[in-house]
Amino acid sequence: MGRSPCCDKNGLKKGPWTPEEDHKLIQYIQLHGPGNWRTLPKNAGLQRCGKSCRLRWTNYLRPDIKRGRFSFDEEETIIQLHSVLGNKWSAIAARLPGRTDNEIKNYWNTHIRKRLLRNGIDPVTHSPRLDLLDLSSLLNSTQFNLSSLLGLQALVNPEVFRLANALLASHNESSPELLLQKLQENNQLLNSPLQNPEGSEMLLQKLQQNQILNAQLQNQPQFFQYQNHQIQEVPNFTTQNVPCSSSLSQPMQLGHVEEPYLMNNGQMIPPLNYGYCNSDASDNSTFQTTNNNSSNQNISLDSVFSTPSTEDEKESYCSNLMKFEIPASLNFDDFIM
DNA sequence: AAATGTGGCAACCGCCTGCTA
DNA sequence: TTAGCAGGCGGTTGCCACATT
Repeated sequence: MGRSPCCDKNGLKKGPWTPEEDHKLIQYIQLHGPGNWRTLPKNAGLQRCGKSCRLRWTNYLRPDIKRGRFSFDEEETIIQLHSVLGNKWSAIAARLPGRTDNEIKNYWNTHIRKRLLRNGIDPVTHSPRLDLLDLSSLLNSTQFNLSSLLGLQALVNPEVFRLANALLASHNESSPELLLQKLQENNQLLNSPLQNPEGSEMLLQKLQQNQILNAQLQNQPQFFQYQNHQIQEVPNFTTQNVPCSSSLSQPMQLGHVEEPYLMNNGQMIPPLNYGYCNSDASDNSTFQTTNNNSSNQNISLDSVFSTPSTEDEKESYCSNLMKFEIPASLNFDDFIM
């Protein structure tokens, strides 16, 4: 059936709301309460569509709306919830008191999304994307070294780091073309929508192929080279031991899969697509490192990089969310020149 | 100082869902 | 069962302020 317009649009005003209109709407809702949006504009003396009134009220005029910058905690919550819920902005907003879906959506698109991309994270799947780091140019370069990777982004996702490492190994040894092809397949897989036209069986098959590829990558000897320094063999990075405050751990998620909420001390915890840590200010700039002997070692970023400004702190926030493990055998002194 | 580019955000559009008669 | 409707949602647009050239 055809859907009739919510109201007669002839003669109705569009565009930004004036203070007078806001006043009329607020007064009417204070008297009669929200609802009946179709009849509300007429009763309130507004030349507006009912939808427009509802949107104005829910997104801007509602008294319980929180204004101003998003806090670190809010930002972290949004990222975590988005990894589980996807673009369900209303569902995300329901877990952030005082924030509207529209506000969260805008904030995601203008701030968080870009930040994730800069960190080599696909903002749709929350999975690492090597192509975001322009690895083809790295592969084509005869002298790929860690500095170029660090130059792109000092704080990259662990899976990106690991895959880049494996790529280097393969580049030194045999067939980079094959690996590049596999990585492209990997990225296609990561980008494929939930309703994959190839069907779930094909999707599963691709996932298995991908797991095999990852296993092959992890079994290869791993080398890093930094400028003219000695090549160091380093253990494989893993994602299994990333969580900080939660006992929850999962391997990397491939593609977008609906996951149930997990509860931890009454707190909802999303699946971990990459390493999440609590936004505890006390460990804001701390890398957690692990070698194969499971001896953990914390390295303060303050001792590695320059003291962050306020804006830098903000910028590094997502990096903190993507806290990852660095093998203890990696010598950070080599990185500071 | 003017022109142009860019980012942020409020608002709109069209589709979907659930309720009701 | 179905048509009509209200409300909700996500994607997109367009305006405005600020930055850059």
